[in-house]
Amino acid sequence: MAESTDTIFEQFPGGVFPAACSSRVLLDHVMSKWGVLVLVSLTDGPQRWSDLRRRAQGISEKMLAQTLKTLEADGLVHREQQPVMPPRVDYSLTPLGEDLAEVLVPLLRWVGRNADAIIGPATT
Amino acid sequence: MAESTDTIFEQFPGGVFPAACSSRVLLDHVMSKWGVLVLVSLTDGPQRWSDLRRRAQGISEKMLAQTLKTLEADGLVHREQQPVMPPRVDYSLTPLGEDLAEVLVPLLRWVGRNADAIIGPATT
DNA sequence: CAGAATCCATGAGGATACTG
DNA sequence: CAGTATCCTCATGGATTCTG
Repeated sequence: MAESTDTIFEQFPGGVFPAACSSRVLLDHVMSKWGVLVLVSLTDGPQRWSDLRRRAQGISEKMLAQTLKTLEADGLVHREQQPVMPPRVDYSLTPLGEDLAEVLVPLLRWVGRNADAIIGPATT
Repeated sequence: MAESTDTIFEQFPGGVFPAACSSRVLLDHVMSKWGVLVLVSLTDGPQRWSDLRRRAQGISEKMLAQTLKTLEADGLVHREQQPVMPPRVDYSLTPLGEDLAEVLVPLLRWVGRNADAIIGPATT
């Protein structure tokens, strides 16, 4: 298993990404507290604003709006508004977003599998 | 490839992790700005404090200390101090940390591959 | 070298209220 | 329903100084 985990520095000889490069920016978007949850939530299929609020428990409207805008600007999330009253908007992963999800989900699974053992069943 | 990306909710029927559960806590540790960089940096082998500072460009001493402590408390990073003068301390991944790295590195690779196209070659 | 401790600024992020 | 706007708090995180 070593050949897939110890070669990442070949791509980034300058360190773990030079500071202030595009990788760092994208990393912050993708790895942000809410970005991860929104992206993974959307792997379940297109969802509406209120769905996402329910899925990503604890997210505020401000953060949801901000997160969705960032991910949309990055081309990871697609926003589809229907001009009806009351308004209806669906969010979904773009092909690029789905591609990202394929490497993101294994990480989330790992966290889910190990969280209780590492952190403890309840934070209290 | 669908069967591996659309079933994550089976494990977490309550949403994308209920708020304030152990998964959220661990997720924040692992996905934190500097946590990722330190963990991935250590996939390259054991490293000293000053190595890590150089690898994770832009990290402050405070953040490096804080990050390492969290990751060590989580059992992801091993700290080995040699009682010599001047002090020498080596950090490395624990088996658990290596396990995590195997799902983390593909994500980092993805970010490295797509960052320029998504964000733009220079943030300026 | 490998940190600990302190101070301080910024902005991430929450609560609330309002709108189309 | 799907947001926007505003205010405000507190924690992230940088800079600096000190120590074993």
